Amino acid sequence: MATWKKYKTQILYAFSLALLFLLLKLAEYRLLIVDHSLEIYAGSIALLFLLLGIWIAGKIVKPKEKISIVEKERIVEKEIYVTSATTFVRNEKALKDSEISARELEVLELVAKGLSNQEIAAALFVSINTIKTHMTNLFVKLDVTRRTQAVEKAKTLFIIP
Amino acid sequence: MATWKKYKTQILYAFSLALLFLLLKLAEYRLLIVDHSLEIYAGSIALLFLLLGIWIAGKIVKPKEKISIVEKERIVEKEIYVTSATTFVRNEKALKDSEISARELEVLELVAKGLSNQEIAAALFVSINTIKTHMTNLFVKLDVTRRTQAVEKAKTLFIIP
DNA sequence: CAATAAATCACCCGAAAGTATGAGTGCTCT
DNA sequence: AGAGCACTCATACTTTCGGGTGATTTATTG
Repeated sequence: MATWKKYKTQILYAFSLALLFLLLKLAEYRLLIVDHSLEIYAGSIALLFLLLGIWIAGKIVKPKEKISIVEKERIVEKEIYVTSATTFVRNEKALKDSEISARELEVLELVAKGLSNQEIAAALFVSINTIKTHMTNLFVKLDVTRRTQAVEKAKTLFIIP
Repeated sequence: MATWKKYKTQILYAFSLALLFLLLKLAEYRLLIVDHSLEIYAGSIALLFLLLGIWIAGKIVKPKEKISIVEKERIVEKEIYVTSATTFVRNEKALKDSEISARELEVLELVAKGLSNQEIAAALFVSINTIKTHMTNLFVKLDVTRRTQAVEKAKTLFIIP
């Protein structure tokens, strides 16, 4: 499963390539039997492959995802465009530079979810005082004074999604 | 120069495609001595328009932007992918459904920026008590109890960027 | 082994945030 | 003209946050 996802793009390209050849051969085959004019043949190929190109690029660049939303008091599944940039890649450099520790990052992520210190403490099985200490350290390391600012800044630094 | 880097992936794939065609033609040439001029012509057109399609789609879907970052104590310009989804489009339906008023939305946006109630009050030239009222109403309408949650939820609903 | 860093916890205190409730003003729409 | 709504402000009270300070334990590393 992981392998498929990993090489999705490549496989897609390869498949498109195979399809391309197939279509070309098909077009040629029809040309041999019914002698159409060369212009129509070339034009068809041009159009076909133009569309194919757009399709391929679109497919690679814009994977779709299903989400569930509430519409008119009903839960409806809808497909939305999720660009490839949506897959969050943590800025490891920024993380290192900020000197935020692993535990602090955990706390930061929960803060970003909107949890209170008490809730975070419960989630991580530690005292609320510990969370407070982590928060204080985070504020210093992110150079902010409020949790909302911390979340905002961490997001712009791509430390959290 | 920027153009080359911009479409590196696409061009690379296209080049591989061309090479593949070339190899195929070479192989065919060695096996059967037939006139392949038409095939080459069609193949060229196909390739050309495939590339054109990919190029067009890429142009539409993947604008890149330059950002300045600090790397090894030096300011370096880097190109990052900015998907078209980056241009925020407010979910007007969600906004209407939530019944959040214009003023409340203003407050919400400032909260998302990490401002305190006092700062928001100053920014909007109103009393801090007014902001508190707005916040209370926002919490009800967004079905949350904390400002961090409000921001988080509003973002998932695409009410704010 | 000593030094350093991370993670843990505690206590105090003031500031900020959030809750509950009530109320006045101005605009719109029927 | 009255109902409804958005916006405004206030008071009182509770809870949470954030700053300051100090302390212990456990790894890691020079």
